[in-house]
Amino acid sequence: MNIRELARRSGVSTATVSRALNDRAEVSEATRAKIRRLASELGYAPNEPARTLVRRRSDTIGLVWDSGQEALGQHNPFLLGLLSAVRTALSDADYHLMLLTTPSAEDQDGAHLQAVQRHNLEGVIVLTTPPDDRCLRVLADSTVPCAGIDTAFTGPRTVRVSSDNAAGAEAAVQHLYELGHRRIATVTGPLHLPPAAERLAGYLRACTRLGLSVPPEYVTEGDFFLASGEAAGKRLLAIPDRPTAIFAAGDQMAIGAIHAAADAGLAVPRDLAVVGFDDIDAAALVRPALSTVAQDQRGLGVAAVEALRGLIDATAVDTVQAQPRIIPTRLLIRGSSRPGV
Amino acid sequence: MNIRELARRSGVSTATVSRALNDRAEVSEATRAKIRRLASELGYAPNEPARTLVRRRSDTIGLVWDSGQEALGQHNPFLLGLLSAVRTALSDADYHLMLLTTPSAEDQDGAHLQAVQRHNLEGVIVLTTPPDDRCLRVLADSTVPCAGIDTAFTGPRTVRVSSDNAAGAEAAVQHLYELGHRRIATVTGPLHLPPAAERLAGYLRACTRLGLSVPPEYVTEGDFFLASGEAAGKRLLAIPDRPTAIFAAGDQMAIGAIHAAADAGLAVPRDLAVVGFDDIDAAALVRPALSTVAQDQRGLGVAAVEALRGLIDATAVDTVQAQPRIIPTRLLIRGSSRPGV
DNA sequence: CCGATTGCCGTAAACGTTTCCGATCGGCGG
DNA sequence: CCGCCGATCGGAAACGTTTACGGCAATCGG
Repeated sequence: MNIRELARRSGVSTATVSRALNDRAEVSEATRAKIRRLASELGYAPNEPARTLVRRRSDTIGLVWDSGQEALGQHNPFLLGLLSAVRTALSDADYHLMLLTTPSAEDQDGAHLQAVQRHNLEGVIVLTTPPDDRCLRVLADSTVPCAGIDTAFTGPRTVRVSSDNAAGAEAAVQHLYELGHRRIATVTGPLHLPPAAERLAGYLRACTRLGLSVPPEYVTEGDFFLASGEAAGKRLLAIPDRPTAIFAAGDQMAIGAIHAAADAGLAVPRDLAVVGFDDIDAAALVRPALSTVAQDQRGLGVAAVEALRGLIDATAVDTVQAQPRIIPTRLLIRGSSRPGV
Repeated sequence: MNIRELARRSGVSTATVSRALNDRAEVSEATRAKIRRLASELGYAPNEPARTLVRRRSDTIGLVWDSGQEALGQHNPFLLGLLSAVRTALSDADYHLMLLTTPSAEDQDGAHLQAVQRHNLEGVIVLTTPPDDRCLRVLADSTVPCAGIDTAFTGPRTVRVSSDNAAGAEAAVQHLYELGHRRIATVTGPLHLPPAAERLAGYLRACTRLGLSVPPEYVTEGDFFLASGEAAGKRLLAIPDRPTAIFAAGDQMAIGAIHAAADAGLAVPRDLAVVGFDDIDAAALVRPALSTVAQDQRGLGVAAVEALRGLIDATAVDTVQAQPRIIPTRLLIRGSSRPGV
């Protein structure tokens, strides 16, 4: 069932059918209705490859995540939510979605760029990928519109959307302060990653604003994984003037810190309050449940497609570097910080 | 840069270029090499829409997951791993991947089927979706090749791949038996879901094989979520002749059972051993770490694309109902069952 | 030496759309 | 009545590939 067949049965030309189904004006309401009815009766669906061939646009955008190595478990937990959010946001905007795969081979740089031009993709959304991906560099350096969620790369037509890491961290510290804590330590992520650095900055800003002293040993670095949080907790709790609260830049590390407290015979939150970041699934499952700074996955998703559409529709003229979109976070207060919950 | 341009620069016809790049035999090695070199120099990439238009196949398969409502948290945790596995398996088989979206509107049944014929998709992989999805029913009833991972629906060209739920449950019970437990209870998932039913069957089979008595109150139903596991645990521990071990058909419920034990003043695993199912991320983060039956996500992924390719390549003749593919599981022994870990 | 075969390549027709360019027709003002 | 205009439609040319078909050498067997 193609457009010619449908045209024949409707007694009109293919041009008219096309116009009718695409809501063009130069068609009478009567014939439009007749064609519509016949189309749905016959189960006609236009052939997208043919459409993109002639229109030279595919209404499809590409999605890349996870860049080869699956490691970097920091993101993994909410990647799925992000993916889901992006998917629905895109389909609401009448875009199709194609998943791109980063090749394992070395010589395959430009694979993403190739995929984009092969399929006439109109843009690409990148999820939480480390910035040192060569395949991605090629893409970002090209003129392909790119929106990166929670990732850091720049390029001619690139926009970054991320959570307000600094403000989130600040809110966490503020929360601990209001609970009465004055000795608040932090365990950070790898500081070369922008989110980790921003969360540390927020922590520091809050401390100075609240007049809290931050001895250098109160700031210790982790790698976003469980074990590093446990080790960091052990270090922090061994300090003579030990902190009464810990803000961890990631939930896994926060849970690790709680383990360290348990090993030291300390009760959470009575002897030590802990706040994490991300709100991974496990945060609600551990005991005590983890207070954490939740990212707005849906918000990130819709902001990304919105920003991407901006880049796509932009005329070549106004290629001022697109402003990054910052999405607010939400503090989730649970048992690991507030007593009696 | 299209094939005509490349042909012009190579001094041959477009037919020859096409043959050269598609590894057809009727081209001399010399010209093939020249064309290859020129193509990569000029950054030529064939236009896929045009190819699919004329070849009438797209080398693309569709992926649908999560069927509208995001609920059913049972799967959520390892859905991401599954997705990743499917993606790499497909790209290894030189397929492209398109994400399908289930529409929110009611009248949009057949949306998936429409998408398939619009884009010339050659098959669809369905991830962990409840069988009562109308949009999916339409798809399964059609002649579109479908592979469903961990889901139950049948249709003319449909194949099911799932973990060996029964054997996994059996192994879990066996493990508890070997640790000396004789009073082993279970908390199941919603029994209308095939995985839940199969896990219960495995539990029962193991018990009869090992000569364990199963009082009816030892079998209690949950909904795969945390709270239901906690409630189930509370019920089980209130039994006069209370079980010393619990096999839960899902990790969240297992963790809930552990919470119930803690509330009852029981130590895990000393007073109560717990084994879960799925190996979600949180399983390794809780304390004690959760023993669980891990699903082989990668195995499920490759089996699904393999099965799907089988369906695609099958001539219309041999449409004997495809055999379901059963993927073995792996028992992960951690602190919640074995003391001293 | 001749007909048939083989290897290599070009011409052109598809594939299913969209859209430019006209054509037709009725109505309208002058 | 004439010319013009707007509304509605059809014809046909694209879009970038693949592939059936045919052609032209060179080779080969006899």
